[in-house]
Amino acid sequence: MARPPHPGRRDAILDAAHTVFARKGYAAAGIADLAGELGIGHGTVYRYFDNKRDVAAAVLGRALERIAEVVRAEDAQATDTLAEYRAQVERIGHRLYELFAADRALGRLVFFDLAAVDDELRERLLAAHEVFAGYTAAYLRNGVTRGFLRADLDVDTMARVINGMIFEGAAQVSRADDPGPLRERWIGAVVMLMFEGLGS
Amino acid sequence: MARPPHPGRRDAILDAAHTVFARKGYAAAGIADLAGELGIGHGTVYRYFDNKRDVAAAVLGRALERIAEVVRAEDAQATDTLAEYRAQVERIGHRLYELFAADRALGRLVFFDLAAVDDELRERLLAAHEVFAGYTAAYLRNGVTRGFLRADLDVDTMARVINGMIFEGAAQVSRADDPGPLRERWIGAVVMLMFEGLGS
Amino acid sequence: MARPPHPGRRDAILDAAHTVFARKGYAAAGIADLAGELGIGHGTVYRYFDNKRDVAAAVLGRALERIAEVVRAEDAQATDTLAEYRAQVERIGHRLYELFAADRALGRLVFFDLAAVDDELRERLLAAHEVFAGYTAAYLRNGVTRGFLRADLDVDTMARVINGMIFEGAAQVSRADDPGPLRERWIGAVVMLMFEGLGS
Amino acid sequence: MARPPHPGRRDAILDAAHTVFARKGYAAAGIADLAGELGIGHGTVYRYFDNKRDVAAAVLGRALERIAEVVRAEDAQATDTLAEYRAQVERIGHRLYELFAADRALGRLVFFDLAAVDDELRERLLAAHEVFAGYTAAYLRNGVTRGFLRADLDVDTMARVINGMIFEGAAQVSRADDPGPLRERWIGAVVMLMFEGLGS
DNA sequence: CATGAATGAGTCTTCATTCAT
DNA sequence: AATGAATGAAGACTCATTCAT
Repeated sequence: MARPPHPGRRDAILDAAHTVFARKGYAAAGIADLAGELGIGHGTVYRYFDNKRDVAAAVLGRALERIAEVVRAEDAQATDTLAEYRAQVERIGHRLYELFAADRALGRLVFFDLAAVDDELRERLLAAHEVFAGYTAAYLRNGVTRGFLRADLDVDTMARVINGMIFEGAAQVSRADDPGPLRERWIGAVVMLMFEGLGS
Repeated sequence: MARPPHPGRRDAILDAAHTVFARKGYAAAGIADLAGELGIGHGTVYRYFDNKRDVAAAVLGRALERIAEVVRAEDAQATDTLAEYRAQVERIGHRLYELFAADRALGRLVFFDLAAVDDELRERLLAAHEVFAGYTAAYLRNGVTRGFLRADLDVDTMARVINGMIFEGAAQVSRADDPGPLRERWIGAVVMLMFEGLGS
Repeated sequence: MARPPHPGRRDAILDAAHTVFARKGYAAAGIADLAGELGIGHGTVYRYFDNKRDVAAAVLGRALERIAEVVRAEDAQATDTLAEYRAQVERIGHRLYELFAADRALGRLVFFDLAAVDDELRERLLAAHEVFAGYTAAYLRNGVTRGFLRADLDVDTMARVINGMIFEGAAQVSRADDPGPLRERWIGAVVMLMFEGLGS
Repeated sequence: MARPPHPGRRDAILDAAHTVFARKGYAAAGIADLAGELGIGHGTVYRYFDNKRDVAAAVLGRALERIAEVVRAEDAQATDTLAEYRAQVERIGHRLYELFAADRALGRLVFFDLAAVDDELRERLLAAHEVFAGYTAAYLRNGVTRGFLRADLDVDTMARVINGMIFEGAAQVSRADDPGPLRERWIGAVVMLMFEGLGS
């Protein structure tokens, strides 16, 4: 493990890696590509990271943290009614939309590239899924406790199902040519399914 | 007369690749691993495929076709009532469960490994997502036409949202230590969300 | 060494090799290319030849024999005067011209490709050069003996020098787009140099 | 600051390739042989050349340049008499002798190995032949203009015929066990043919 | 600290050759 | 005798990593 002698350099490398891994894919991207993106010598990367996989791990960590921030921005305990929960879901949806629309590389990394790097990174990604499922479950459990969600919910499973919808939306946003129109349509569909139902 | 091309040899290689790619990941798996798995010379692989990527492409094609078979097994036009549609969703869910529970490698390939091989393979995977979304949309459109689904559905978006739930379930099944318990819980949650709603 | 079970098959393979080696070069041409040219299985080649190099050796042998035939067509002892020798040189020149103009592959094989196959083939080619030098030397020696060539000729060296001119001409013919015009110009130049001199 | 690119390293590789290609032949020589000859890692070769063929192309370029230097050392316009031209031919002959006698590999590369590498390399070699023919033609044309060579010379054809003699001599020198005796015999024969004639 | 020249392990891929049919 | 499926030795080439400067 290297110390970061040049302040900000480590983050700059991660920024470059974020971009380059998303552009070429992890396997096809070389350390020289990262360094070239920054105009630094490729040996320098090894002063901040042990190896290429270590760079990918840090990129993944940062990416997941940015997603986690969105999820943590709301308080699961703070809702008393279905309407409040619905508003909360909409807010989270909009923030995720902003995140993935503003950084198109993010989705490609999280949904495609980094899971294939190696077993351990895939496990980390899956562990994050579990964490996110835990957050969603907390909302559901709160709703059940407060009585505005049905008592017979399989909270853990439903949390994963709901997250599946949400991340599918994020993936769509990530690869859409123009993600603008997706903003309302995607959130609208999720909210309709969760709070209104499909039936006529 | 020379020996005929070994019948089924191509499929055997694809079977081995399916297993090995899922076990080690595409990048870490070598052609020699595939051949070793079968006890054949690795040059033999090149009699059936142009190169390693070509093997992966064929593995993906087969995997997607197996999923597509499940989706095609039902007829979107065949439902007149919400109850019938619900039953259909349950049947599809069960078949997908069987598929992914019986072949644990399938999910890993489709959800993790093969999308990272190549831009073109990723596009193929995404195109398949579109096809599957088209199927789901057909069910929804039928429901709207027959009047048992609400008229203001954004059919295309909702189809993708629903598929997101379903494939998230498949991914769960693929990596669960014991997928058995997931069978009813996952399908139950999806069906509850689609047909009953979360609210109390 | 294989027996030739199918009459003419061995020669057909050599014809194909002659063409294909000249077209693609020895290294780039595969046994499968030879067989493909003939529409036979490539394993069949091995019933007539031990290996690829053996095919090249036979191709070279045939090529050299065809050149030797031209050289042997004249009798070194048959000339009594400088004019007769000059006529002989012209006849040989025309026959070589016919040979290399009619078979464009011949020159490429003999002057470019086959010498690079391996040491032994190169030695064989050089040995043939020696044989051809021996023929030319015989003419010269005859001329010296009969008194119509200068007595102080270094017969062996001059024979090689003369052959150098002649084979350079053959090489030109082999690669000219239209060898027609070369016929008289090349032979004319050789004959002028040998029998008339450059000086004014 | 990192180590500078090893000065002369590129040339050292070309020297090694010159030797090794001439010793084993281009096809049989591996990049590892070149590197081994120098005691460097074989990856290093690829820092200076794109691929094996590229090395051969550079070896050929250097070889042809060394021959061209000899040819360019004389000035075609500088001769006024047949005797001066004869002296010039003798000087060029001696310099070529020195070149090919001092570097036995040169002839093998230029006359045997490198022409078989590739169509493009063969073309380059032939183009060099044309250039050399152009030089010789310039001498001849000068002689015709000045009146000491016969006016009816087919200058271009004669240039190629003469070069054929000269390069045949160089080839002899390259492969002679002891090239020493060839020095005077070869040049003597060429000069006798060009300036004295065969006739008695 | 930064650099990039050097390294060589690791892999894909080719294709001459074998041999069961 | 003919075939072409199978084989695996061989080698070109890449690129993550090291380390002298």
